[in-house]
Amino acid sequence: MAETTAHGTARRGGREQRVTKQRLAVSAALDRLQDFVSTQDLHRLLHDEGASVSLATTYRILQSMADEGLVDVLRTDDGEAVYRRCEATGHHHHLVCRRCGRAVDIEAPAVETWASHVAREHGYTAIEHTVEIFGLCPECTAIVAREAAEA
Amino acid sequence: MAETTAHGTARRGGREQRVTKQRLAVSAALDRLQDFVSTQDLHRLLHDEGASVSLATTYRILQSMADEGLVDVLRTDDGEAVYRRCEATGHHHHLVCRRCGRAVDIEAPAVETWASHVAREHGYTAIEHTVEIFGLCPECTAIVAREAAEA
DNA sequence: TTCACTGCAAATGCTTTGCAGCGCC
DNA sequence: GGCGCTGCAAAGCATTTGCAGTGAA
Repeated sequence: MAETTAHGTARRGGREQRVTKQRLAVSAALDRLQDFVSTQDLHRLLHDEGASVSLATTYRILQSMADEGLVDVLRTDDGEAVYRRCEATGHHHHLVCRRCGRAVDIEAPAVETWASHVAREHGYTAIEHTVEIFGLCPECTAIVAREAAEA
Repeated sequence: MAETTAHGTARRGGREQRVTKQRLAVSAALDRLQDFVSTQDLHRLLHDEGASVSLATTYRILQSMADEGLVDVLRTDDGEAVYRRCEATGHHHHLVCRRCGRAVDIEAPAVETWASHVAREHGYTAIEHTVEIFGLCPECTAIVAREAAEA
């Protein structure tokens, strides 16, 4: 569906993609973060550091980057979309901290084959799957433990 | 968090749960369906067959049933919550038709151990995970194929 | 100059909530 | 009878969109 050129500049169906300061700001922020962030959070972040990107534009840019496969999208428990630029380029999964959003890329070939095997077994076609692991990262584990001790 | 009695009647933290005709209607509808449905869809369904359950109540009942573990909850790609009564009672996953919502319960002990192993390896704690497989069920595969042929 | 990109604000659509009346236990 | 449950309508929120101005190529 979406193609990406060697330099990260992307195009969709031949339509050009202009390099604006808003797009650069969003891209830079994503590079700097190693966490999954919601559009609202990212917009607040950009706004706080003085970048002029409107909320609507943040939504548009993030959505377009997701379409182009430049960022990974996830849904939090309450249905909010969160985005993250990943090292891994192809299909992969994540181990995500549910407190701070920090994530680790996970490859799991065995799970892939298992999924397609199970699906085919039941006659399902056009298979896709989602596998995400949520937990508390080491740091957040410590913080939560400390808070529990104080209480 | 939530406990369930032997007869499906449930209680939370000692607070009682009354058996109303709305709750029975929702429960019956879920039993009849073998598919994941959104609150909006379920409400439309109930309304069309004459049951008098308001949308707000449908939301409240479904949410409470999810809290009690009486139904499984999933999020569609666009963040909408969908519910389903499952045969399997404990932790399990699903093979879901993305067109009609029909689902098959999946058990995958190997995936469970893999997930907790990976998480621990990275120092993550309080682990949970989601594994869902989406595709087209046999019937929908046929329908889609026919539509493609006609076009 | 052109046309994609932006900002702003209004509009969506799902979900939640306040409140008064109803009905299960 | 008491109190949880309902319905209705009014919020709440994340996300989308129409439109006119702006700026990248």
